[in-house]
Formats: sequence, structure tokens, C-alpha cells
Amino acid sequence: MSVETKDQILDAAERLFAVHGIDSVSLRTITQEAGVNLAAVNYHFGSKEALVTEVFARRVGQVNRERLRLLSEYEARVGAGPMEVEEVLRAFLAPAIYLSQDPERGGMVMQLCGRVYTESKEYMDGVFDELFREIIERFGAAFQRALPELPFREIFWRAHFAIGAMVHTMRDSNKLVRLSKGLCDPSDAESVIERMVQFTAAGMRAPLLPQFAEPQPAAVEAGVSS
Amino acid sequence: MSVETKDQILDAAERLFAVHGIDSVSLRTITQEAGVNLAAVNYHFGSKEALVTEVFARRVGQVNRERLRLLSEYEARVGAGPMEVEEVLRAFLAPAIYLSQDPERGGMVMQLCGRVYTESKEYMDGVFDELFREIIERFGAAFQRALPELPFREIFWRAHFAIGAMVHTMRDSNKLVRLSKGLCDPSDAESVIERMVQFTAAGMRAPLLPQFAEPQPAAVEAGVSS
DNA sequence: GTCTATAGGGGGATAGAC
DNA sequence: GTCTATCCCCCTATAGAC
Repeated sequence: MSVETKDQILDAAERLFAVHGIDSVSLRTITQEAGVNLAAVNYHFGSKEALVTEVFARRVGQVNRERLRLLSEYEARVGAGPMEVEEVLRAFLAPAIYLSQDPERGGMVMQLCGRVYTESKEYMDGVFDELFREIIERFGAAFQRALPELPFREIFWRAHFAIGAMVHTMRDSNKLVRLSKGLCDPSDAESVIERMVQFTAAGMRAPLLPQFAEPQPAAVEAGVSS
Repeated sequence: MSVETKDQILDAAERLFAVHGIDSVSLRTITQEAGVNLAAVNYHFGSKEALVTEVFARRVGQVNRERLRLLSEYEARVGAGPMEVEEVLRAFLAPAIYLSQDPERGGMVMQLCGRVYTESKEYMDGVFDELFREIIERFGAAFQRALPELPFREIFWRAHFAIGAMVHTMRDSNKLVRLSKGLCDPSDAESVIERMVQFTAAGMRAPLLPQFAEPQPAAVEAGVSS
């Protein structure tokens, strides 16, 4: 059936991209790994670029839906009360890291998701923006609510740093193990998530440096001077 | 002169790798950009892999020497006194970020250095380890001294997260500008460094979660029970 | 939908003249 | 040290039979 072939190609491509990177993997290798014919890629996807985009969109879409589900769940739980930045971060970070425990994929997905961010091509910018539009809106608002005193620009910067910590861990766990001579073990997703939440939450809460404070609104200054 | 040709190739390769990535850039493109003959690459470097390794080693070596210089300077300044984690982080982060102000390279180096970490190939593992051996030793000790209550494993994890924030910023400043719709401006290296030091220092100082505490050494337990 | 065969281009590396 | 010319490989994409 056609759906099977398409999925076999997607699965094989995902596996190979995760290990070797995008540019290094040829359609020949993918179709061989998938056990399908070379021409099937162009029949089902049209081009290698389109295949790459679908591989990434499939997994990122899945992760982002789970992120939004967790955030909605937390929003329902706190109601109108205050938000904890740890919980917002956990909703964002856990779905990506947690996939590494998927027994069917043996830790490959973590690397794959890391590559989504670091190797995304220009031709994917449109898809990428669309996949993250709602994420940015919803999580931006949640961070703003958890850290009301922080200018939005600083929230964006700090979220960017947090994403960097996440992506780097997803991509380069091999390097971490090697450089730490085995001291750090990234194979236990839950403890990775806890460490990451702890680190990034502290970073998000860091005091605001005066040079990055918002300029005072005119109304406030007027009130002081009058 | 031969040195000129070699450097022209290195410069052109660095510039092209920074923009397009390693696998996407051919030797033909590099030699064309450098204004030298195609065969010159194999004459001077032996292979594309060797060229790639030299491009990266040249820049990383330069950054790492500056890191060690700044750390030594700070160590001399504090003498036997306590160390501030901010200063250790600044010595590590600033040299990489600061290069983006190099007027001769117009911000390309930030991307290039980002790729050094995220696209380093297996064949570079040996060179990579050698380039970072002294960095890990010296900065590991400095962090341990600044955060004496933290188990070394946690220092390693947190430094890994900090490196992730750095690398992500170096590589993907375009995406940050685009997704933030211009709100975040990574072109001012000094304010990027300050934000990054602030974020990562807070993360490094985060309280130790009980499940990650070191098991008590036997001598201490013996002392308590006796 | 799936295959074979091939077009058509670009890649890294090298031999050998200068 | 530098060039030209070329070998031989692998790539994506597609035409056309089944």
C-alpha cells in the first residue's frame, strides 16, 4: 500500500538523518534502508527537499502538539493563579527530551530533533515559522505571566538560551559522554529534563540588568514630575 | 608564495562554511572564491577532510588561547580569594562571541564557530578533543572553585547547557531575529555576552536538587556514626 | 504504484606538463 | 608550486515499461 511505502521512507530518512546529518544522506541510502525503490521518493514526495521538510515537520509537529497540550493542562490547573516558570519550561522541554525513551527509536529522535533546529535549511524557513507560530504565541504569553517584571525582549533572549541548552543536549549527547569521560549519562530522559528545567529556570529568573530595563512609559514619568 | 595561497584557501573555506555548512560547499566553490586552482587544495592540504579540520582548528585554537589567557588573568587577579562564576563564564564565552565584531569578517565567525560544535565530524573527534583538553581541565577546576558545593558531574552538565546557549546564539542569530520579528538584536556582541553571562551564571548557581547530590563519602559517614 | 534504465550534472582526487 | 585535463565515483531526477 502507498501509505506504508511513504512511511517506510519517512522512517528510514529520519533514522539516517539523525545519525549522519541531512546533506550526507542520499536518496539511494534512504530507499535502500527503507527497502523500497529509488524512484519511490520522487513519486511520493517530489524531491529530496520536500522529503526533508516532511521528515522534520512530522516530528516537530508531534512534539509541538504535546507541548501545547501540556501547557493547556497546566494553565487549567493554575486557573487565574500565578504561574511557575519551571512548569512552563517543563511543558516546553519535556516532550522533546522525553522521546528519547521511545523504545522503538532507541534514542535517535533526540539527535534528529536537535538537527531540526541546527540544520534547518532556508527552504524550510516557511514551514519552520508555521510550525512554531502558535508555540511562540502561547509560550511567550506563559513566560510573560510567570515573569511579569521582565521585558518581553529579555524573555525572548532567555528562552533562546534555554532552547540552545535543549538543542545542544539533544544533538551532542555523544560529545558530552566522551568529553566527560562517562561522568554524565544523558540516557535517562527524566533526570536530563530535571537538570535542564532547574538550569533554565534559574537563568530565566536571573535579575534584570539595569541596561536592559524597559524605558519608563511616559505616563509614569509624567506622574513623577507633576 | 605558498603561504598566501594556503591562507586564501583557508579564508575562503571559512567564509563559505560559515554561510552554507560544510557538506554543501565543494572544493570547486572554495578554490573559485579563493581565486586559486582546484588542485591547490589537494596539494596544500591533501584532502577536503584535512582542509575542514584545519579551518576549524585554526579558529578554535585562536578562541581557546584567548579563553585561557583571560582565565589566567582572572586567576592572577583573585589570587587565593574566592572566584566568581560570572567571571569564569565571561572568560569562556566572550572570546567566541566577541569575534563577531571583527570588522574583517563581518559577523561570519560567529556562525562558523557555531558550526564547529554542531557539525564537527567524526574524523575531527581527535582534533576536537585535543583542542579542548586544556580548556576542560582549566575551566573545570575554575568552576569547581567558584561552586565548591556542587558535584563535578553537575558542573559538567551545567557547563554543557551554558555551551548550548552559546553555540545556539552563535549559529542561529538569523532565526532569533526572524522569530522575534526584530525585537532581539544579536549584532551588539557586548550586550549578547552580558545577557549570556547573566543567564548562565544563574543556571550554574541553581540550587542542587537532592537526587543529584553526591553520595556521602565513607569517611564522613563513619565520622557521623562513630 | 512500482520497477529498470538512464539522463545529466557535480563531486573529490590525481597524473603529468610547465 | 601551479596549471590543465581527466578519471571515476555518486548524486538527483525522470522517462517509460510493467
